[in-house]
Amino acid sequence: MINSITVKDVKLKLGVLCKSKRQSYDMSQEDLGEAIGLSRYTIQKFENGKNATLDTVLKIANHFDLLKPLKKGIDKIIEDENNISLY
Amino acid sequence: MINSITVKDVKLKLGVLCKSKRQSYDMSQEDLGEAIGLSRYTIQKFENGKNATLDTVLKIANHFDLLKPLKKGIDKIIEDENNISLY
DNA sequence: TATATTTGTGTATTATAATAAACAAAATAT
DNA sequence: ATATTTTGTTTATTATAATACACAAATATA
Repeated sequence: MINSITVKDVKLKLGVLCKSKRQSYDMSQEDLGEAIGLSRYTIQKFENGKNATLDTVLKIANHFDLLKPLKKGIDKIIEDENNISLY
Repeated sequence: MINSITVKDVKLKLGVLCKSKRQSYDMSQEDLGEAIGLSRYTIQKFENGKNATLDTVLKIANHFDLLKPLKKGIDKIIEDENNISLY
């Protein structure tokens, strides 16, 4: 597969999503950082695809109400794993 | 909402998912760490809900072929954001 | 255009995730 | 039951994410 998705791709995509969500809330990087107790620089780096901690990512996701969708995604993967042997 | 999902909940759930996936592949924590260039201790901590880096999480996800589903989830969120104004 | 705001980038410092090694406790296998 | 493997936990060290500045570049606003 020459067109497989990479870790780097996902990090970049997460950054873009953060930026998009943030702008839809009319917040600056400063605003977002302040709202969730992170520095603007941490937001800045994350939005540009740099590495971050899970806490940082989940705090951001939480602020944009994405924790429940994420949980559902995880649950779906767990379900898939349990049901694969039934076919 | 007294029953809202927390950052900690998601970290725990991700750890459980990692353990479940790993066991379905018949791998020890050592095996998994070795396979993706991480120490056993890093796997150990992640599976028990401790904080980790995005790189660590995505390397694990990648090893279990969860990067594409994750990408799709992100894309769905982006789509939802773009379409919300149409209703 | 000028002003204000936001974003990108740099440097130094601090906090903490990741590593490595060892050992005990649990779980599995023989 | 014993041996083997796996997991949980500790300590010390290293790598790096996060912070706090400052300042220039880019965007948006008046």
